[in-house]
Amino acid sequence: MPKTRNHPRVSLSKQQLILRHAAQVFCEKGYEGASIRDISRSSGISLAGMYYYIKSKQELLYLIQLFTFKTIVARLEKRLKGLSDPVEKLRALVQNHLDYFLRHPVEMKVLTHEDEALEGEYRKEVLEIKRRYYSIALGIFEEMRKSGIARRMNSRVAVLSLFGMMNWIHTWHRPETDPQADSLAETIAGMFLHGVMAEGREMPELKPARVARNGMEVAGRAAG
Amino acid sequence: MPKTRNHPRVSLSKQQLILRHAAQVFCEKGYEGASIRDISRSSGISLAGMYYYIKSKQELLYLIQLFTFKTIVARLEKRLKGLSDPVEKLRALVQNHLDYFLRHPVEMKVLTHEDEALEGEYRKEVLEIKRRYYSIALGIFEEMRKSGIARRMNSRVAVLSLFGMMNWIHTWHRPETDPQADSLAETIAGMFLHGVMAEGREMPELKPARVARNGMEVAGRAAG
DNA sequence: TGTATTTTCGAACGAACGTTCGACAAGTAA
DNA sequence: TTACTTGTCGAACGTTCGTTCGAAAATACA
Repeated sequence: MPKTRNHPRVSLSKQQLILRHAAQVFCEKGYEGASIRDISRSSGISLAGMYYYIKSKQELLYLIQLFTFKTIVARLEKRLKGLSDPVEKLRALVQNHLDYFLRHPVEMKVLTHEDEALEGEYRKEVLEIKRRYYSIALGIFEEMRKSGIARRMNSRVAVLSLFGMMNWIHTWHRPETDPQADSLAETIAGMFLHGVMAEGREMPELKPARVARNGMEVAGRAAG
Repeated sequence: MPKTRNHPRVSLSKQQLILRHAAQVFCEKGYEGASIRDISRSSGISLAGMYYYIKSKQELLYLIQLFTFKTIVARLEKRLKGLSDPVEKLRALVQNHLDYFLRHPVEMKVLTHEDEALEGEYRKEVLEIKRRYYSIALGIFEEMRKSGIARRMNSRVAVLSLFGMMNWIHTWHRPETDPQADSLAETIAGMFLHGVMAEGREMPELKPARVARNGMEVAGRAAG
């Protein structure tokens, strides 16, 4: 005898609901500044009830960071599959990062801002994915170096500066007035590519086959 | 009857000593994660004794951030006085920022990482200096735009990306293996300048008059 | 010397913290 | 019905938090 819809709209598991609210609260007050009581109040689940779905406060942060990182890396690897030109790969990385960044600003801030809050095994696991992500970027840059597109410079500094440009965005970006992901990705990828380009070299524009997908803002005009 | 040296080495005020230890503890555990007891233990002053020198935990953070910001802005303004070329000004800004950054990594991490921890009047005052700092950088970039050195692009995004590159350093820089301030400043200033440079334009090298002060690392070699 | 001022701190305050426990309601299967 | 599982939560545990208070100790000045 199935009752007709006892639960109005519980399409996603309660744990995911908790994770969403936890990310919001961590984003606003920081991991240490946030209390389980805050998250309990925000998600509408009693304080004790929280512990039916999560093991500890640390695990909350861990799950948020793990899921966010895994998603962004998985999407990147998918995007990179079809590409061979390192410049296109780098553009894809920036586009992917900023696209996710601006679509999930809360989770991304928790990921970048609370990267020292985890301890022990939790920390190690997240660090492992982070390293994988970094080494993908470093690999792309090394390709650019080998093919002579990028000039000779400290690859580590170059790549981490790129991450700096991207991850710093959460400190200043206002969605109402600042450029959106596509435009932002082009500006930053453009800055980086021109920035590391070997002297006397022309930066190749986007391949004709893919040229349709971007537009607006930011002059590409070749000043004379 | 002066006792011969009752205090072995107390050349700096106790409040400054507290501030130094506070910065260290805030750096390691974050503002919310750090307790006054931690700072008390670290500085060797009793818990209650702390409150003879400081009004509250918030004031501790405020004084650290205020002093750090004021120092870095004051030094920058001094450096900029003798310069007129915007490219040189920008190099000076990066050099100044990274020089202070790597000489005072603890304070700079507290400055950049705990920028949302302050509240009320404290927050407003620090924000004001931060805005002044940003507007100096933006002004320099606008000069570069007007003189045709930088290409047409979103100035805000460009300048904040530069700050991103610089402020992100605290998340990855290891003094033992990574480049020091001078070299790092050149790499990053170079990346930024090439990154925003108008197409078809040669980036001017450092003026001959000032050329002696920098060296090593990073190819300036004008390929061609 | 004695008196006033500055500096130090043990002890405690109330509040908030992360986490646990046991009770209890609701749903399922016999 | 009974027995068992799943979900929920009020109440409390012990600990730590920022801050205060009053009394000592140290110093300075007469």
